[in-house]
Amino acid sequence: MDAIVEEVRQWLPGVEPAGLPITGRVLRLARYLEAGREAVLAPFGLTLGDFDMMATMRRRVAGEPIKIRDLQRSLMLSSGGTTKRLDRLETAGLIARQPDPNDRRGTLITLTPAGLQLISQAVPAVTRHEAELVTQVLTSERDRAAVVDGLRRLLAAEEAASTEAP
Amino acid sequence: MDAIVEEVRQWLPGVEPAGLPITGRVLRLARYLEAGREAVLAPFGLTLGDFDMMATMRRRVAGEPIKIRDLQRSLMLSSGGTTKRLDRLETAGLIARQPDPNDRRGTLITLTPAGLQLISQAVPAVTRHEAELVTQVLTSERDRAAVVDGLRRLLAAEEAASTEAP
DNA sequence: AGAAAGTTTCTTACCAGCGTGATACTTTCC
DNA sequence: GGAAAGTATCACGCTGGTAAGAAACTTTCT
Repeated sequence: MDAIVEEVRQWLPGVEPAGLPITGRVLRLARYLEAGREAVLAPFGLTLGDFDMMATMRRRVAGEPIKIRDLQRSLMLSSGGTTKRLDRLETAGLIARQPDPNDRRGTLITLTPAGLQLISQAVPAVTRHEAELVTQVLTSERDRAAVVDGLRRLLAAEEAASTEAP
Repeated sequence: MDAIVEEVRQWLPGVEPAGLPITGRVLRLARYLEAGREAVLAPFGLTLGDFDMMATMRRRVAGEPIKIRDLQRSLMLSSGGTTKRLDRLETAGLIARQPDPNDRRGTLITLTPAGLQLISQAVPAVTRHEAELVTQVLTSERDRAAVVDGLRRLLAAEEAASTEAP
């Protein structure tokens, strides 16, 4: 990666690649992390997309139903993609649709008991797996905090940019 | 994101989510960065996958041909997916296949003049776009270096793990 | 040396996931 | 009451993965 940055620097003398060392690594690291999560989730019969969706629902206190629209936004998914994922999970018996009593256009989603049980096992598995990776490499709390702080700021900027744009 | 971590901490008292603040943000940030690159690349008629592939080829000095196998590994792509991407780019006249004189199973890939010209415009566009984002948020070189250092170590661990496992 | 077995390289169906655009229905606003 | 906006679903297309196969290279055994 450093080699790539150096190569771009020589190739484009006018363009300072101040972002590439970070963005290139974030993108590549994400690929590895996704592969790792997939490996951890496979024994549960879950794909990465299913996991994200169910974990988002689990975050609701006490099985509070969630609007499809909220799920969609939170997962950065299209409406069509959301419907398909929900179809899969519903067929698998992990979530349930119910009409929204306050808005007859909408639908509310809840985790079924089976879904709640499954995600309650899958989240700790992923958490443990990634804690192991990170603590092994960034052993000091200080190192981790530095990375977290930078990432937090970058992410905040992106989220701000995406919400301000109509 | 901090809220998510805190929630997991309370939900799972036994599991220390030391990795999540980093991995969760990396995954999410990657989604935004991909969307950003797609937006920058759209005017060039390139998808993210095409860009990655051509940028990898561009890195070869002086149009030195590259083996398909090397491309595939470098892009973390399946063999079938590699063939398809190459088919698209070849149809578009951006790359060319030629038989490998040293190994008659293999095929070598080169950028055509048109492909070279296109990627030579696309890479600076992406670089500039991301430099802007990063320098705006992480203004000091020290801040950027801290993030880069952490990411570099995490990525090195993943790469090592993926090559050691045959 | 040379044949047999195994490995690597690339391609070809076929399948699953997601985005796009059209559609039907509800709500909101004037 | 009617126009405009919001919500969910469906049909279709594109992209990538998986599994199978054909051709070429490598290793092993006699």
